Amino acid sequence: MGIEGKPITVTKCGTCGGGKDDSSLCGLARSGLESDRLQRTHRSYDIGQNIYLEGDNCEGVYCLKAGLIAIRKTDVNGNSAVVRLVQPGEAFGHRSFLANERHAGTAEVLVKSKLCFIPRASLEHLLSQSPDVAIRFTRRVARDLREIEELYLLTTTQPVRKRLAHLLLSLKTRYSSNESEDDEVVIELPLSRQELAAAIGTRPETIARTIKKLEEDQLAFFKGRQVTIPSLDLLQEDFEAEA
Amino acid sequence: MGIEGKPITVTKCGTCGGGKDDSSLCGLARSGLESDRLQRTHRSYDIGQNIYLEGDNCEGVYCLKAGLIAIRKTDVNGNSAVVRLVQPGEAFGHRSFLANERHAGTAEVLVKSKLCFIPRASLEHLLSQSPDVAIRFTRRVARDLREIEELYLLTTTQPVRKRLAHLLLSLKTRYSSNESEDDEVVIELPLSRQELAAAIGTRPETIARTIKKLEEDQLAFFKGRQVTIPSLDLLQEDFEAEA
DNA sequence: ATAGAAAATTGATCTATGTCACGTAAAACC
DNA sequence: GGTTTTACGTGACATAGATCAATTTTCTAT
Repeated sequence: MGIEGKPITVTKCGTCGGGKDDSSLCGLARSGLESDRLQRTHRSYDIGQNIYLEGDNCEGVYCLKAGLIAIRKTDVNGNSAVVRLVQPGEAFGHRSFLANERHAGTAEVLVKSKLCFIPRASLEHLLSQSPDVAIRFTRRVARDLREIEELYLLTTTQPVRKRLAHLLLSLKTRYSSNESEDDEVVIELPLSRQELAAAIGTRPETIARTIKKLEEDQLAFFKGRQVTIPSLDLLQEDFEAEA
Repeated sequence: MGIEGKPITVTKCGTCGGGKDDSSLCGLARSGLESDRLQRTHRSYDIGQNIYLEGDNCEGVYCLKAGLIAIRKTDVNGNSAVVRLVQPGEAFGHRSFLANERHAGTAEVLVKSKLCFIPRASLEHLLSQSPDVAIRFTRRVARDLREIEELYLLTTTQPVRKRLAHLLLSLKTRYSSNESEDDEVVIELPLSRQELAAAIGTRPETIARTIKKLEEDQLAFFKGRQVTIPSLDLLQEDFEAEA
């Protein structure tokens, strides 16, 4: 499955980059006074490492600074599904922390990542002190819940083509480079074809074929990990199309 | 879709039946002193009514006393999926309340139901007063999140037959009547075939055929809504079987 | 640079499930 | 109680996607 990850650098976290919205752990925890008391360590992980495994005790909560993480769930027969992609600025591991349960999925590093880690004791302390931070955490999970309900609906009702289009559109924001005068966009995919397949609940072969169809329809062109989308509008339109 | 539901009886809630675990709202809110301050009203709803609709403002949180509720999400094209079945003792509507969002799904009454309702202001007050109740609510959503992740995995990786077996096994606890000396069980299904189909993300025709296969394999026998399972172990085994 | 391993693509099937159509049974309604 | 819906079952068929096997391409590591 992969190698158990280990921290490469351990330094004190000065200011955490991200915005102040509740997707970011730092946004969640930021609250003037408290943020000093919070123990935080920065860590780096390489591709293929696992930050934690399904079934592990939850030692704390993570916030992704850079890179890309997949949360994957596996059943007894070895079937698995990527339940969530964690993009920079987002927290992960907080579900288990809040539920007071073991981790329900494995956190896999898809792209060399930097993250900060807050040990559970420290965060527990913070939450007990500042109710408003606790409320923000609660909101975070409640929104996570809505998001996966949406993913569930998408996956059970839409064909692979639409799900792939949807994924591309969701990666666009963070991974698109040059957006020229028309709405052409070039995305540098942070995922392999295998990971693409896992992320939308299908097989690599099907991804290859679906890519070919998208190219035939001039909606997107794939060269390795570089995806050129001639018109975001057209792709969006295709995604939204009836039936 | 159905008729907007309206309360039939409105009385003060004395003691709420359920256990004290966190699945029950009353379990969640129960905390000696506070439970008196809590405004609660009992209501009854008939089959086909909707307790709230997707997009409605969240006016409060519900706890199901008796009956069965389905939470259904619908997309712009009218595709829908039942995201959760709410069984007696469980809370619903709390996600929207905690996220401070509009309802993300419609609550449909599948079986004549009794429930109690706590208006949001009253619950907000309670939560601000007693942090431990707030923590229990947070745990509740965090667990809901794990549960739907599990459903997502099940649905994306397992065929209809297994998903149906799984649903039967999960209904067993509450709806089985006589369990004889061997482990034969008779379940009185609280769902129609259509609802069965929606609950596991398939079509009524497929349900009919899957039922026939289960009967051929002597795993379960369906007469209307009455399901006879000769051996729970065999059904469980079939559900867990490789590939 | 070269060899070996892993990933991606492609073609050829196979199959589960969706769709459509029709008949029957059950339930709702007057 | 009879009529009109609505649900259910079943057959025939269509198809998206899985699976299997064979190449080819791309990475990795020496």
